Amino acid sequence: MIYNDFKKIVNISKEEISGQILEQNRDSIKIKKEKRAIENLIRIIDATLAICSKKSFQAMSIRDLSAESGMSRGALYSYFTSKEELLVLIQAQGREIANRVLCDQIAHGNGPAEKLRLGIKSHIYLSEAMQTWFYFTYIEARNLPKDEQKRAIESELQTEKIFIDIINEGIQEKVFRDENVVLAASVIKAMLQDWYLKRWKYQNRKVSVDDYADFVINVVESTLLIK
Amino acid sequence: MIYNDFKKIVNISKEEISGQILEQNRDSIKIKKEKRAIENLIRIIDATLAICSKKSFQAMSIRDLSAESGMSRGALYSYFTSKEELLVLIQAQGREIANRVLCDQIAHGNGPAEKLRLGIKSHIYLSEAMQTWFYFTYIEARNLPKDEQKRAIESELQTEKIFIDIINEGIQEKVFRDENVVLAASVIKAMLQDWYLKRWKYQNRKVSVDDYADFVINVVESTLLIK
DNA sequence: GTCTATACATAGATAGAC
DNA sequence: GTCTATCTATGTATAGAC
Repeated sequence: MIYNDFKKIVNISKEEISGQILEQNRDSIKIKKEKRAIENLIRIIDATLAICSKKSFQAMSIRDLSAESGMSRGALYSYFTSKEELLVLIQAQGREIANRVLCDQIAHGNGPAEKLRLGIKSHIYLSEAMQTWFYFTYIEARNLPKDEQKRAIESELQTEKIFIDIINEGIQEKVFRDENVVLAASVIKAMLQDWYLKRWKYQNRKVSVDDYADFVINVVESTLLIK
Repeated sequence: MIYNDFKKIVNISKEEISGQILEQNRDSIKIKKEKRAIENLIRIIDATLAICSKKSFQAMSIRDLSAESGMSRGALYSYFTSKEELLVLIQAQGREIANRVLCDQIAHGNGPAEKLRLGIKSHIYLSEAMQTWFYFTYIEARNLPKDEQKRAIESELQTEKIFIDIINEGIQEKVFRDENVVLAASVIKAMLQDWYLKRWKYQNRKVSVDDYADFVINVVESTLLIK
């Protein structure tokens, strides 16, 4: 698997996202023409993510968003009923696409050792292709309303569950050491998240996606793999 | 080293903090009587950290802070000249104490292998004893003014440098494998941060400080240590 | 030193013209 | 569908009494 191939998959999926958003929010989105609606949703989301890579969602005003997206404040409110709804909408959709792509990728793996490598690599590739999205989802999760916060946590735990299952499989097949599975999955997740949370650091140091992924795989295999 | 001993060290330092804040902000803090000033600074900081464990600093209004601290809005402005200054003040002081305690602890270690274990354990203990502080410093760093943001990044890199130096020492003494040192330090930092960023998770799962620290040490030693 | 009252700015959201 | 103009709420910060 090469990063560029991966990027294409994500871009295709990215086009679907706005379609899904539209479907799932037919009640609050007032625009009738589908094509126009999707185009503008993409503009709005891109603008939001661009602004929020520099300041927080709270700090972004609707006026900011209007300037960045090139749409008027009035027009924006045809696509969501409140600023909070915009936050929820972006987050929910981001989680969905991420989860889908990740599951698809891992299904290709043969045996726990390969699945584990594939899971790590896919996640890092995915968060690279969707960096602003991942960063936004992580950092703004706490500003969600309570019920959506719950969904965000479930999603986080579900991703972790993918790794828990792979590791358990490996232990049963005697290819992995019998370590604390839950903690192992947790620290894997921590290392995966660092890639998109500390982008500035890795970029400055010219660490490539593959450098990082290979290193994480090395750490995880040193801990788990029976030689 | 036991966690409870560690907590005492931190608590002592915590008393110093407000004294330092007072000294370093003599121009903007209008209260003359030292004792009163320190007492109220502690009230203000505690209230801020308590509120900001639930919502963002931006989302916290001065009215919120007034209610939580039991001081009037007018009185609060005798301790800082703007809300942003309060943010800077808390962050700067948090960084300083954390850095000092960590350096003190590591100095006690003999040889790179022990230093590495000590560094990991101290950091996790420290972030446990000062959890709200660490969380706040991490999550609100992006809302700092540009120049303070730079200081926060420097501080982050300095902590990492501690681990880089230890690992380099270990490689030279042939007790550690010759891995990519910078990446090794980065993922160690990532695992350390997870402890205070995902507190809810570890608490729910009843993972203790020592469980976590021991596991991280296990992962790191599996990767680095030559048997 | 601390309070109450208030000025002033900015933000979210909507109404109605085009 | 999109724009401009505007209403209203909320928030920061200060002035002046106690």
